[in-house]
Amino acid sequence: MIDIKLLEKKAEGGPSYLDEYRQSLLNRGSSTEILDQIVELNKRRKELITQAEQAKSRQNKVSAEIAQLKRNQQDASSLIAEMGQLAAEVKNMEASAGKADEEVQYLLLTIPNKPQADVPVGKSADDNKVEKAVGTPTKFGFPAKEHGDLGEKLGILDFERAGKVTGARFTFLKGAGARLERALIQFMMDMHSMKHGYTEMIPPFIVNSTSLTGTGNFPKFKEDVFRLEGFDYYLIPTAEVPVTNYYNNEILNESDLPKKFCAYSPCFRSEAGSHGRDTKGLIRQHQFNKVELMVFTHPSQSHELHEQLTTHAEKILEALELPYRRMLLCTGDMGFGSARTYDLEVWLPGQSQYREISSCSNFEDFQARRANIRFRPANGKPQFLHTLNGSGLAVGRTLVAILENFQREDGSVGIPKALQPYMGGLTEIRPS
RNA sequence: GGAGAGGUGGUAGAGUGGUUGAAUACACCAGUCUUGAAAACUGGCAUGCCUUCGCGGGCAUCGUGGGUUCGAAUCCCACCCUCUCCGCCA
Repeated sequence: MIDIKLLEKKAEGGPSYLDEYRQSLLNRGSSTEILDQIVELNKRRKELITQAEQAKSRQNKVSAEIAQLKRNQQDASSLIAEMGQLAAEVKNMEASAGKADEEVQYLLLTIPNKPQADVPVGKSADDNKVEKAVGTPTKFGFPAKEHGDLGEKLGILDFERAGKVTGARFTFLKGAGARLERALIQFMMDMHSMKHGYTEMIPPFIVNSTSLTGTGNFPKFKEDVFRLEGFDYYLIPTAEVPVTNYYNNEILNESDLPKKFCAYSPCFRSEAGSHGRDTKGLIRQHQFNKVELMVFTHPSQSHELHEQLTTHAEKILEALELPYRRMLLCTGDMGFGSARTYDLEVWLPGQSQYREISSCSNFEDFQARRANIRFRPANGKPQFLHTLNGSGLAVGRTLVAILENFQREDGSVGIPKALQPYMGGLTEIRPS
């Protein structure tokens, strides 16, 4: 959520915030009418509030007089009669002021964050900027297979039966496949908690709608999450939701910042609107495991810590010897709440392309304002902190990357050295 | 699921219809004292919104949402959460 007060500030010299924000909406490829709508509605909201408050002020004043009269055992019946009328009026005025307030609030919740100034302007993923590439794309002297084929032949992935048991976009991991997934989770959590200074967390996998509004998933992207019938409960699309809301409505001590968490959770996504995309294999499932990095930071440190967090995710890829590149997303490809996002893309020889395996974003105060998470500066009013998060990494896609990058001509798959201790010393997966 | 207790400021904890935004303590900040610190003493110390160039003024907030009343932290209703006992359960 953006600060509505900034929209009203007059420009001094440079472009006003309103103009800047209008431009940033255009850069994202969204329409800007909503801004004028908000400004207009807000004007009305203020008028109504002023009106209602004046009436209430009078009401309070007279009530005090009545109290005084009663204390002196004098007659107050005429004042009380008058107030009966005013009370009804106040109720109406409050109702319309409240409604206007809700309208403004709702509109504010539906507009995206403003990208940082140096984020490249662009329309689609094609306009993202390659920041760096690490490792060289794996090449084989034989035709590379896709992970789905490899996994089924090895007997470690079973899409077929998952379709029977649940439906499309689900999988059974089996034998060494299940073990590999488990090893990856353990490996990632260990690295982040022991080497990178994050406190580990296993959050609730179900959250309420307030939490989803706090992170920015609601109200705009309701259709992307699974709802539990009969409850205001939702399966989390990412651990970002419960972990960000861990501190909602709280004021943290400035000296306690930054707070760094790494969280394991399964993630559930309805994938509404992606019918026909990545229908084969593990790339786009309704359920997948992820280790998430999450930082609550002082605004002055958020940029630096965002770089650092991204590096922490990269360390996992490097330890697993997986070739990847870091992309700075352009305005048109960024997520709704983000001010700056790096995607890490891992090389998949089976598909001969890089695929997203991590997304690291700086939300600045966008989520903090929605979720009301503040810190108290040494000598001052509480202010919104900044939130950062990134995948460290998407576990399912990491498994994909290992299968494809460590495959051999005979269909067996090697295990990266760093992971072997987590696999009980297993060095390769062969058909069982 | 049944019975009971409770949710008040950063924390603990008073307050059962009328100057209660809320006693008190702790924490925190500033000052005095001190070589410095501690202690002691003095003062300050909620958040959001509306209004004002500013000083300031106003409104709201005692789990959430409704209701009663001229007036609600206080009374009524619903919901949420926490705790205790019983039942059930990994």
